[in-house]
Amino acid sequence: MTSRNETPSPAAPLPGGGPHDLVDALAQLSFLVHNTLAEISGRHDLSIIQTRLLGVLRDREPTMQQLGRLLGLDKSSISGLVDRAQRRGLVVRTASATDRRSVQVSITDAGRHLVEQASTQFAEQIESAVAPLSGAERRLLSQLAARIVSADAHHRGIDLRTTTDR
Amino acid sequence: MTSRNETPSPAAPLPGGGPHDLVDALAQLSFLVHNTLAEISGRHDLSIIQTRLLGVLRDREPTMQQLGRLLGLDKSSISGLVDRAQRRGLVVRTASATDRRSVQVSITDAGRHLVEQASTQFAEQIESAVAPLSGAERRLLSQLAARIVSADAHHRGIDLRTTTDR
DNA sequence: CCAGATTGGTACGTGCCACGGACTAAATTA
DNA sequence: TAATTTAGTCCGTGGCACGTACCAATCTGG
Repeated sequence: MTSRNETPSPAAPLPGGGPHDLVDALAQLSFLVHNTLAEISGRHDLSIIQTRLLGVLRDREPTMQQLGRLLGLDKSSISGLVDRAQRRGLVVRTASATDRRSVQVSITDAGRHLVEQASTQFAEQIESAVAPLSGAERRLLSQLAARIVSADAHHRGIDLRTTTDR
Repeated sequence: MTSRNETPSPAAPLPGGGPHDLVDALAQLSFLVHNTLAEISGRHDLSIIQTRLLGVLRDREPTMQQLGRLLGLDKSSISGLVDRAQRRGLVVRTASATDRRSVQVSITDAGRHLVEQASTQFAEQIESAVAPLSGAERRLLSQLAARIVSADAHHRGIDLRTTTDR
């Protein structure tokens, strides 16, 4: 299925050695992680978005709309995404019991198997990429990353509530 | 130009609170950075790959083939990519002086202007995302990220030389 | 020097992904 | 009950990525 992206070079967005070291390093690290995910997904003939779809469905049975919010996609994009996954037997659509307009999307055993393999391999690969760091450094990195992510989520939450009515 | 991706939720690939904290945190951080780049690119009607293309061309005038290596894409993908950028006046193709088969791709003033704006905004946004960390923590993070990236690059280099003949 | 291989690019067809708009059906509300 | 809102699909458009086929230029070995 046109697996794409194998090992793109980082292609430094900002070669300047100035105070942008951090931005550069984060950009490149982010590419590394992203490419790893793409590569692992490709091994299983999945795109990143398909992998994310299955990942989301591991512990949820959302409607199309909820799926759209979870993945940050338009509902019309979700339709096709689920179509393709369903065609491959990775997910199924079930009619909602409460709302006859709605559809509940759930993962099949095949899909679960796939995503479990993929996420295991992903974890392995990231862990090996991170192996050059000491245990203490890894813990530190984990913490720093988590703080950035959670601060960002906070921000967005506040922004959404104050700038829009949803 | 169908700007896509605005604020996808992270959609944690591995919700398990076990020893995968690091993998999770890195995955989410990577999504954050990636989405930031997508958002900034979208503001200028660029895709991530277009932005990377322009970024690469800021200090290079590669042939199509070199471009392919730099971006990790097939030459046939580069053709279309450069086509679209050229159509918008962001890059130009020039015949190579030395090899009449080759084409040299270079950025135009318009393209340079665009990518400079985008990369400035990207840096600003990343810096603001990272603001909750102290100066020392930011330096540390930068170092850790850089080490991972460079170790990975090393690996790839060695692997390529030992597993394939190029 | 020239025939055959190699290299650099393009063109075309396929498929995924993403969007917006138009549409249907069901649910909610007024 | 009529009007509106909500859930999902379908269609058209366009970017992105691939593989294949192809052409032109270059390089190689006789």
